[in-house]
Amino acid sequence: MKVAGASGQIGRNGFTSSARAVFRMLFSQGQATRPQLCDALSLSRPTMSSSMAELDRFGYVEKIGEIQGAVGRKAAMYRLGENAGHIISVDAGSTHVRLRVSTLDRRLLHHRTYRLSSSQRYLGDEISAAVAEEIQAARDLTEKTWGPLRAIGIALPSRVVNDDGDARMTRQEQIFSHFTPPSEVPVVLENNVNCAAIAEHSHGIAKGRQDFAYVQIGLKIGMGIVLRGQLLQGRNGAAGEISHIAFPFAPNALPSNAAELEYYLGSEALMARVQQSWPANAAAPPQDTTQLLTLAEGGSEAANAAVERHARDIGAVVATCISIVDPGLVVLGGGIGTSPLILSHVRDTANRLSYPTEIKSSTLGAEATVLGIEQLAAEHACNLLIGDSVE
Amino acid sequence: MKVAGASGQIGRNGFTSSARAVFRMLFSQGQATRPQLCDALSLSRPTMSSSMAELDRFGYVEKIGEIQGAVGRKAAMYRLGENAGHIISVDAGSTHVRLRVSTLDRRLLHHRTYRLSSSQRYLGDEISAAVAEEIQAARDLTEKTWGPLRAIGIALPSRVVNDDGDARMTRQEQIFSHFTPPSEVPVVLENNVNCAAIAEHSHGIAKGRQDFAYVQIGLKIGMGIVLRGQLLQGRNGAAGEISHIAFPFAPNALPSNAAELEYYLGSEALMARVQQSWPANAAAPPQDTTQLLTLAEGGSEAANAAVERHARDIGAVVATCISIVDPGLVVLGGGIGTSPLILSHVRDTANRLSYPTEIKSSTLGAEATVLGIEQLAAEHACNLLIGDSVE
DNA sequence: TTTGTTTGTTAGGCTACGTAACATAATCAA
DNA sequence: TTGATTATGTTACGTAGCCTAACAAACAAA
Repeated sequence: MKVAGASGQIGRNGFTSSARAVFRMLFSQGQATRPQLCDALSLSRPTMSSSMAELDRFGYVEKIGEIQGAVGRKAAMYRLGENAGHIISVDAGSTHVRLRVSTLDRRLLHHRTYRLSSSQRYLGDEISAAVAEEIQAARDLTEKTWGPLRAIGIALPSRVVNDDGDARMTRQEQIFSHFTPPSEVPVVLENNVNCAAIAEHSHGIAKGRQDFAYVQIGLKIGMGIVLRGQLLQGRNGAAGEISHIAFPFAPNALPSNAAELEYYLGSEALMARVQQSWPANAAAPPQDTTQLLTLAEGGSEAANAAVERHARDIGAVVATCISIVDPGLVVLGGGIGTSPLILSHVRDTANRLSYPTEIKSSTLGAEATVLGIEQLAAEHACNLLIGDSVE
Repeated sequence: MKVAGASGQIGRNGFTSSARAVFRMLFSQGQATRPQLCDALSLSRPTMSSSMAELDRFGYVEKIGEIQGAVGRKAAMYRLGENAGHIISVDAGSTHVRLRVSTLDRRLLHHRTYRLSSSQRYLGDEISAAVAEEIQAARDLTEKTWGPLRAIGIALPSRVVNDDGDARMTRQEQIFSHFTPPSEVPVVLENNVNCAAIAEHSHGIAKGRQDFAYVQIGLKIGMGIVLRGQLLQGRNGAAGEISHIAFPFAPNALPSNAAELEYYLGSEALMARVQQSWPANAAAPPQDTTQLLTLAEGGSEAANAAVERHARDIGAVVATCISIVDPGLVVLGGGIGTSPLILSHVRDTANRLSYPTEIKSSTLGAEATVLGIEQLAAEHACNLLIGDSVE
């Protein structure tokens, strides 16, 4: 994750630590009653009173109702208030630009999907221009109940490097070719596959898991790794960039272009191989992966063989990952990764080659990436606002 | 890391948080004056006074002298006191059992190396018996200035699994076949390669680095990964168990026995290959890796070819690791890993295949593993004693 | 209406820090 | 030697941020 633009001071901003804890709880839980917060944070009711008063003075919390228990007085329900503000999250994808405006506690205020005129293999001018336009449009219709804009998050189809890493050979700066972020708002950048992994952690099938790996199998194959609840970035932002996996028994089989593996296991190369080796006496070959999977489910032997072969290759990559980080859970995502056929073959291969590991399919769909960058941008905004980050 | 035996309560043991901070500082720094501690921990002098008094009441600190600055009154120098106690650390290796007795701040009190009668490929009875004997001997000569025994740490040539992982197929329990730990002392277990990695972090060439990978090339090849300053364990204690790395381009080349890779890149298999392919017209083939390296340095073409081939294989493994975790630094250890010849070839291969990464040789030598388990056992003891662990 | 229960506030105390001021112990310049 | 200066450590005291105890308020059930 890289943060550009306004940085602001992190840390104890005059709030008591209990007030910060309450804010953080509402940030992560969305809403809660005072007694719930007291229990969860082990705070006394008087302390809760003063914490709420503190946060309320800044408009950082608001009461949204009351809840009646079995007996006794009603409990007041709270959530983050207007002045906690909002964030804009953008998935700058290869075919779509998806945008969400949401509160820090991820309540959706506005959303929009813009389809690019053509599929972009790399981050370039068209994506940057579309992002600039969509963000401007969203900012123009800002309603005053949204409060201040706290952060802009953008998920990029590119490696994203921290300031101390090696930023050469990255296209991350391309996003700013047509998009100039407002100077007072921090911009959070992260790779799109990493964002999808984060979404699996916060909203998806990996919820509550400390460690897991996410493998996205789409146009390219990519991996996002979450360890101890945090995204693994890598020194060069290259953690999970599995293009360079190598096998010492077969050094001569190394692809000449080191990045080739990403595409070899992607949908285009797969379909090219399928079409080339499609039996002449069979029906017309499938045109895309959806058709391939339909044929396979329908019982086509050729399709099943192709799917199985592909799944085994992916299983070998997954086994390699397990061998190195042993995450305990691997989530498969992307167009092909969510297919049950693929899942079972990957599972078989990986568990045969490696240590016992749960392997599951993602259930989040196309929104995963935006949800992930939204989570990261919200966390960043929260840290700037009240500090005391979990780290 | 697995902890067996007495567990004790972690957490705030009646000490103020500043007292705990002071203890932790002396734990990590070894010794410091009051003003140094005040500066480092941002505490006032009165608070330092009361913290020291608190710790002194339990004998957890002791004054060891005074230091005179340019002008002004002398500053009192402190370190951990007798009652902080001591730990016993054991490297239960395949050829030696190395034992260190040290204070929590790693001052060496006693040490001993016992050579096993034969090289043990697996953790078994002989190692367990030797460990039992050495630990008993060390405990027998305990001097009363050592204070109480706080922990026993043992580095094992085996996978080590947490309680929630899958403990089948591990030999870790073998260590207890002839060794019964005293019931009141916690026993810390960790894999020996992971221990060596820890040692690189606390004493060696990776000091001060948050992220790095350590690759040990000896009888077997093994990897230990440190991320955000902490050892990566893996769900099954299998992080860095690179036996199952696979390459999707060559699925048929997968070894039938999945653990084979560890030995393929180890010294025995290497020497077998070298001897088999040694040119008939050349001088006698080398008998071990030391001879091989000497020949290579002396200019032998056959030796150089073998070394280079081996280093390239290792470089491919290193590149795979970099592709997945992108650690920014890889440290090579073990008998072969510290050779400059190997280093340069591994460096070339890895950096050609993967992202820019520093690759260095370990400088710690045979003591690395004991030093690592000592570090882990000391940290565990420190956590039990005063809590507030960094996590 | 009464009774018991839960929620929120008020009053008051305690603890772990801080600052201010002083006591102590050293160097340095005259 | 004798102050002047400076750094260290202690004493006195204030304060923030939590707590418990007690009470007031708001509810359901008897």
